[in-house]
Amino acid sequence: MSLGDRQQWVLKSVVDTFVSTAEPVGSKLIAAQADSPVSSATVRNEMAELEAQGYLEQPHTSAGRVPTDKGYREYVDHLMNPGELPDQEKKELRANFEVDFYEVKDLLKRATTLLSESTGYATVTVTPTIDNSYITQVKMLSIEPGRVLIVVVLSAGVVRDRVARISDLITSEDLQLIARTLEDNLRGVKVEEVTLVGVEQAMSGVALPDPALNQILYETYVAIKQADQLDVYMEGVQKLFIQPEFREPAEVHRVYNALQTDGMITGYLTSQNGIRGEHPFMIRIGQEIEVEGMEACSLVTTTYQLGERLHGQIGVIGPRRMEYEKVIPRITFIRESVKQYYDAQASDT
Amino acid sequence: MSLGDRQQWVLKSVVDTFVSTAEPVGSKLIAAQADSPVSSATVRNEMAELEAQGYLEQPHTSAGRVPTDKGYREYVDHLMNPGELPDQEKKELRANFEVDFYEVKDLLKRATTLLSESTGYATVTVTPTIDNSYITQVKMLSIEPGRVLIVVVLSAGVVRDRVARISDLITSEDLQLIARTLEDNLRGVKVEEVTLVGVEQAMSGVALPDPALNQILYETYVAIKQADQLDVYMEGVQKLFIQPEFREPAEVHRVYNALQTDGMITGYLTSQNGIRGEHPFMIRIGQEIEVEGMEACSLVTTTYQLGERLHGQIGVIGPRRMEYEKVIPRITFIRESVKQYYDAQASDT
DNA sequence: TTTAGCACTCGGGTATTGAGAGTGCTAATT
DNA sequence: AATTAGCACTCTCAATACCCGAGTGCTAAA
Repeated sequence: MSLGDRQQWVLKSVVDTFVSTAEPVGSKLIAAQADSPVSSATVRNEMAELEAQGYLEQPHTSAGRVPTDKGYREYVDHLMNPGELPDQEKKELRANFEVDFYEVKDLLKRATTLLSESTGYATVTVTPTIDNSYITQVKMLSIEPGRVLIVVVLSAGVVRDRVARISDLITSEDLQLIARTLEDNLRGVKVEEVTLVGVEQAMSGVALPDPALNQILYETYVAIKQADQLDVYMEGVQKLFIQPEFREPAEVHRVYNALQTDGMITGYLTSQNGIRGEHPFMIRIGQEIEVEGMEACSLVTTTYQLGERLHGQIGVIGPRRMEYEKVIPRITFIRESVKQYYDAQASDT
Repeated sequence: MSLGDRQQWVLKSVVDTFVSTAEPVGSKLIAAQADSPVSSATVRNEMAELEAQGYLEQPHTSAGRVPTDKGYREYVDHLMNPGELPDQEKKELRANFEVDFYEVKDLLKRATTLLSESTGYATVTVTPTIDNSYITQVKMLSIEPGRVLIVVVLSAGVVRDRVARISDLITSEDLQLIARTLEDNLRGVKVEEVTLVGVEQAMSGVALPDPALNQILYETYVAIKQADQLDVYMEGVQKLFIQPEFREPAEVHRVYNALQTDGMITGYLTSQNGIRGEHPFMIRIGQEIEVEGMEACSLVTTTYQLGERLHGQIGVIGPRRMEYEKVIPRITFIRESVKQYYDAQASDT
């Protein structure tokens, strides 16, 4: 059973008002709005109906109404219209983007910060993963006796390296041989298909002291696998804490715990991989976030794309009472900007 | 004017009690302690004297006393005896340390986490800087046309590298030449003395298209300077928020802001560089931390050493009412463990 | 179908009060 | 002279009672 036009209007008004005031909203307030065509009594009736259908609830009798998760859901799905970001703000954001960044992670950190400043909520970014990446080069550079820099180059020009400690029985020439052999045998192999055994097989037939060789193969394996490591950047978490819903320090503690728990957010964000429909966002409201401790929050996330192959997630964390209409255009703009700046850097020479 | 024995005893009792209860402590409570030789009236007199001298204060008349910053200072300087960490807990900590770590940063992250879990407070670690590091090698590895991996090896075997985008007019042979020339001219130069002009001078006389060369020199310069970049790891910040002193969300916000403000903590921790006296700790209490917003906190920091040349800071952040006697042995143990594990890894082959 | 009117409910603010903890001072005790 | 018991005093905090007002649901009129 769907909502009538007026019910939709009332629901939208309630959400809009509650979002900005954080106080339960009463029928008078809605009826007093400029564009209200009806009296408070009518609004009361509609509100009662909306409550019966589970879109609104009363904290207690004789208080105003507050949206439920279902109410917010209806709001974000059908009622709000996010609109465009004003040119003025676009300009400001661009101006703040335009600083030199040395690495992709600097770009992403900046995006995270800007999104947080622009929306006034906490933001979180997961570093990109690579679609179907495969190995293109394996190099080894002797640092000093017993230490080597292992460099693995993946498709799309992604480089992973690590300094490894190895037997100092292995000479610089040995390293060259090992690297070349590995490269010949591993070139084109997908990263997710690399196994330690696979690496070892690639080297079968090379005559070298066994424990020393195994060690260096293991280190190489680790270097390759490192590519899968995801980093997470968070910004503006403190902005959550001044929201009235977090008046209780215990609540702050719950949320902060949930946010800090390793992998919680990462796992959750990456799980939305591949959402690229008409609405490229995922909005999760309250209980819909199936993470212990996050019930009082909402999460607006989207997938950003860097070049052809890299993509990651960026999201906004706020109270359920989030200014969705404000967040959507901003996260969109940041998502697009990240791609633009990355692609620009990747193409200029 | 120094404190009498009994005053010291009273002050220590007050601090110990307040640390564990967070409630203003009254004379009765002190007098009721097992080893108390005196009556509450005597304690009252001593407390009045301690208050007059600024070691204690009353939140209000007819409340117990609470230590002032000065009181805590006296406590940590002269009254407490931290003792040794029980073998049982040492064993547990060691067991938790003994997981494979791939890189120094993994070791440090683990140390940060363990220290936080062990003490129950927030911890912060600054990645190590290098004493008098100088350049020993400069290598360049062509990744694909237009992209190069610049590797700079510093003394003590520290490696910094970065992928740079360069003109694709530069051939692999050019890179070899550039790298060799740079290495010859920069070898032995201290990192802090490297300037962009210096790098450019090192290359004067090499015939290459000018803008392309300048670009690669700039990138190399950046790679070298990157070595100075400090990372900060924090753990267990949420543990602060359940302390009774942070009942006010505004207070939570203040502290969190101070902690997140970029460079605040880093700068503060590194400023204690070179403290290596009899007491290798720095304890800063309340106002003594000259950071806006941290007045309600105490900071116990120490310098850890990795090998000969690397050192950084690790610290515990808690309320002023911190269990100093508990924190000191734990931070000591972690500091030593970090060194041990690092040195062990560095020496085993 | 909408709205005005009205009785009712209930949370939250304010004022009052009493209990209890703790103090400082004085006088008694060692 | 130092310590302690005793006591009056102060002040916070919790509990209680109270009232105000916002908001509701219902009914009857428009």
